[in-house]
Amino acid sequence: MNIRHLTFRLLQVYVAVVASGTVSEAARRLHLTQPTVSMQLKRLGEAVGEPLLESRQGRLFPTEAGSELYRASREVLGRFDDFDDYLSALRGGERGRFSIALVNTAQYVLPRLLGPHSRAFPEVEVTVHIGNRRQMLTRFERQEDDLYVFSHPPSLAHARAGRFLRNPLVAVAPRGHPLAARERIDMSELLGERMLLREPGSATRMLFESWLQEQGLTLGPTLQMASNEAIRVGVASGLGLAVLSEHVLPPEHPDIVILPVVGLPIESHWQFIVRSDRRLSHAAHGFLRFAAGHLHTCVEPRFLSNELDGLLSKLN
Amino acid sequence: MNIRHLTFRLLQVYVAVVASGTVSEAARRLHLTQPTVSMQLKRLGEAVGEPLLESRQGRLFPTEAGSELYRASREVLGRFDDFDDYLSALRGGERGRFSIALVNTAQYVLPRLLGPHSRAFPEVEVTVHIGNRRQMLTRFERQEDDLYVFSHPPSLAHARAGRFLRNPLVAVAPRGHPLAARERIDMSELLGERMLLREPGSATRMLFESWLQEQGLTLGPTLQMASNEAIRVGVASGLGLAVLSEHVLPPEHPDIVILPVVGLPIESHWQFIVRSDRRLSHAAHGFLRFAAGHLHTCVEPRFLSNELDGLLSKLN
DNA sequence: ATGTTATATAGATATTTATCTATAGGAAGC
DNA sequence: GCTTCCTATAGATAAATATCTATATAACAT
Repeated sequence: MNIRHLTFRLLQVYVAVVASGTVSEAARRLHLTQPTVSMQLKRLGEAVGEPLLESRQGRLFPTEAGSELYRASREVLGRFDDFDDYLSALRGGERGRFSIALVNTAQYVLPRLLGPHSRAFPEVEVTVHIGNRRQMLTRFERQEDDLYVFSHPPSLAHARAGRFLRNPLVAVAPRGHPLAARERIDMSELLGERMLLREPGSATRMLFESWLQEQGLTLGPTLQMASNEAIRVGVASGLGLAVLSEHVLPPEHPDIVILPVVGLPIESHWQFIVRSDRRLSHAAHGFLRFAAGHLHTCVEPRFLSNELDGLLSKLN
Repeated sequence: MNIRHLTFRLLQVYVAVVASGTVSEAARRLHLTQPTVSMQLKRLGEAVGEPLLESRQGRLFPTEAGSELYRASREVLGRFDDFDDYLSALRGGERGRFSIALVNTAQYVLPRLLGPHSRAFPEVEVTVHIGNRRQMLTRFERQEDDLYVFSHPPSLAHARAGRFLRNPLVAVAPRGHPLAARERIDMSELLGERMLLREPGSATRMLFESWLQEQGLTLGPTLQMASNEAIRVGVASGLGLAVLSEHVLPPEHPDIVILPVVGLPIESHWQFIVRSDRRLSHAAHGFLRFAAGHLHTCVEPRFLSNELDGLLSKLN
């Protein structure tokens, strides 16, 4: 059998003929003329190299080889129907996979979106990468992920961004700290205290430092810890003060207080970033749609800042 | 996805590309040029309506949709490989079906061939029809079977024939019959006896009657029985005499003797008949080959008369 | 026998396909 | 930055395919 000239169309026609038992009827069903179907059958028979049909009592019946071809054709066409279904699911964002890269701090919030999404779309596989801003920038350069979450986007030359959440940075001190009782504090008053800082490359540190620079201030003694958690616990235990994303604090934080420093909180927004030079996977697109629609049910209203519809409209 | 323009060839090319990871390498393997393969990929991608491959680290990797297409393609191509195997088996006569029509008398012998054949080719389904000559002629006219066994072929206009077995007709009497002791009997001496005859339409009867006519003889009293078995038992019980195929007698037949009538046995030969205006099924062809090769191990040498090679050569 | 219906063949044509060579564009390696 | 290997595009062409209309042939039913 010569498979080279075998077309799916040919199999469709053949199946129609076997199913209807006559060439003419099959032609009607396929919206073709009878000679067309006859020709196709002839070609198919030649490709197979074996008679496929024989007429008895005015109907066409498949020969031995013809029956097997019919079976094979049905299976094969069915397989491609399945493939078609698979494609629709992919396109609808109901299945597939995407990967998302988060700066550390965002990991306190993103699960609130990812959880409901994966419950709604259990067939979608999500890979989450977490690291500090610098590491995420590298991933972005290398185009390693479908989605990125930054508070300050990288150069937007190859990217589109959409804000979705406020990310205020606040100054924190241990409960009972002398400044904790004050109603209004000037940042300069904190500079004598030891400050706990994230590592260079962290977005939180970058934001804090550029804010300090704007204010013309310089830090006193510091201690560097490459983890928000470590810093939070450090502050609680009196190791020093810190400027942290408010999201890092648990809902109840009896051992930590937010200091009413003038000029704080430093306002920033997390945003979803997608590369504009890379086709966004259907699954990632589906997640963005999901986020746009469900964000308000997943996060506290005071952090809400949903500009994802704008991003989505740019993606279509 | 548009299945209309999907070719098996296209899938083969696609599979080669995914398997080798580069277009150029696939082109080499397929003995095509690289642009050809690129074009095919492009067409395939358009038919599917979704990007199929993406290049990372200098190799091409299938996308989500591409992976599924790869799976589907492998399955589908595999299914048609199986179909190909099926075809070879059909063509080799190793599987399939055929039907064979036998005149009554041949049923004593044909199982000796059909048994070993079906042991050698268990996947071949055989249908056997048995009846008298007239009934078999009707089946022949209607082209109802692949093979026919006659002693005298019908008009050979639409048929090819090949002898394979002697079928001598002998006169039989019950042991102890007055003529049973004689060394030489003239047929005319039997005419007073009651003769047991098969029904009109039987080949045995036809042969016997035309032989009688040649000899210018006319039968005396007769009794008609539409079965060789009934006649054999009738003769054994003294109901009369008969002229029967020697094959009808069991190897040991203590209650029946063959009379040495001058001019007997009437020599005839069974032959396989195939219609020349109808394609012989591979399975039937395979059976004829089997018969040609194994006949000598299946029947007693004295009956052997194998001219099937001549028939086979005419069929190729 | 004689219409009727189904199938096959012939002739025609626009479209598509397979395939090449030549060349341009890109990415990876040194 | 240059070279090399890979891929994509363009241009060209012979072949094949899909499809039609018109007609011949075969099979069936009355």
